[in-house]
Amino acid sequence: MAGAKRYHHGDLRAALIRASAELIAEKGVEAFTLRAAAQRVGVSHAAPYRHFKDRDALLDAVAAQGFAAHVDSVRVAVEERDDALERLRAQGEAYVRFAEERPSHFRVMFGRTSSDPEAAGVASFSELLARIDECQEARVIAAHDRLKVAGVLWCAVHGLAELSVSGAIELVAEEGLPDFEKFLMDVVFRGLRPENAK
Amino acid sequence: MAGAKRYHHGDLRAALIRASAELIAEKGVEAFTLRAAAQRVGVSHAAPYRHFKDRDALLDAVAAQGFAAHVDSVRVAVEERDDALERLRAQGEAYVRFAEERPSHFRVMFGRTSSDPEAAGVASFSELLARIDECQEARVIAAHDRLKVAGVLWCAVHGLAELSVSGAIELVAEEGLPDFEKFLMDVVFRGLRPENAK
DNA sequence: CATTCAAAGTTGCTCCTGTCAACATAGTTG
DNA sequence: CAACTATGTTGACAGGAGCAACTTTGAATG
Repeated sequence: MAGAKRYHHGDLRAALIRASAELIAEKGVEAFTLRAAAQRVGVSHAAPYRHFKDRDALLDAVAAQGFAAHVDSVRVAVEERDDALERLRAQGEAYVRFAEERPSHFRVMFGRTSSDPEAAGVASFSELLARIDECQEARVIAAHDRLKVAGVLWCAVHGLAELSVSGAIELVAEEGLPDFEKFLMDVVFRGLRPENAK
Repeated sequence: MAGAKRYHHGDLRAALIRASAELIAEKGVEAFTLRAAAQRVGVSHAAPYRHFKDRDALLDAVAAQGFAAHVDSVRVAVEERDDALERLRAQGEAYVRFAEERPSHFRVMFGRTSSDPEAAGVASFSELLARIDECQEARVIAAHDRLKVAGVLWCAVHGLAELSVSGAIELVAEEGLPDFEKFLMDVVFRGLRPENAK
């Protein structure tokens, strides 16, 4: 098991990532500090350097772990559905839900330059492409370039997630986020329907 | 004039905001430091405290100034057009362009919890509502709740801006961002057209 | 099994930053 | 011109990143 305590110490690397994620979830990214993470795990302030080049590297790891969790939750949501369009919608909903439930984590994932957002985001992106292929085969989405279609959906969903995290969405979603989210999806899919293709 | 040097010193408050924005544009938000801003303006490290409660307050001011510039550029873009739909599109393009041209500034505006994104973003949002009203009057957008329509457009455009800033958009916009942006807008507007209204 | 090694931690700096308090200056006002 | 207040300056302190030297401890090797 990776989680079991080894030697004198534990599985520091994983423990630090978890502790950092907790700290960030509790008090926000700005409050996160290498020393606080170390203390929470019960090691000295310099211990993290044995596992991470610097503070930023730890944050990158937290982001990576976030992407993994993200992909997982998206995958689960999709597996519960059958209909191609439903699956695609479910994926979008899961994306937004993740951001809502763990805003700070979401920020770490997308809000920094240092990390390579691609390496991590790619998994979730190819998942999206798969959904789109399903929909195009089922003729519920017009035969546009799949990459572009993916981009449109990503923009819509990511924009919603981002605005939701920043609180700005409240200006718009008076009747609740789920309601607005449905409207957003409806509009986009309407714009992507074969019958409406230009 | 606000820019003129007063007394022994200058218009510190404004100078600090400008200097900070420059620093951020040059080296990123993480590199920004109160002391560096003070030094760039030529005052002592504690001088900023006469004008800002703390580091975060300065960043808030930078964000606010960003929102102002943002609204300006959007307004200019709109004034150059006549057609209602064109105006709305131009507004979206200006939004994205701002993010591309000043990514770090954009991050400061939307990437922090501390500030009140509403107070500042509201101006740009009401501008958006005005555009939508024009389009609905011209019957080029269906008669949905204007707030929701605004939300949809905001999500799409903001999502694009955000993904563009984080570099993730490159996965999608192989033929260039303008090309993709056009596609995105096309899809959304198609979904909002009266003829396609459900 | 004793010896050696290297990985993983610990302590103790140094430097940089944010922030505060005490002091200094210069326009302002009576 | 004297007292006042807004605006700056200096100096100090605390907290955090990062580095170096020292220490443990599980493993590997003979």
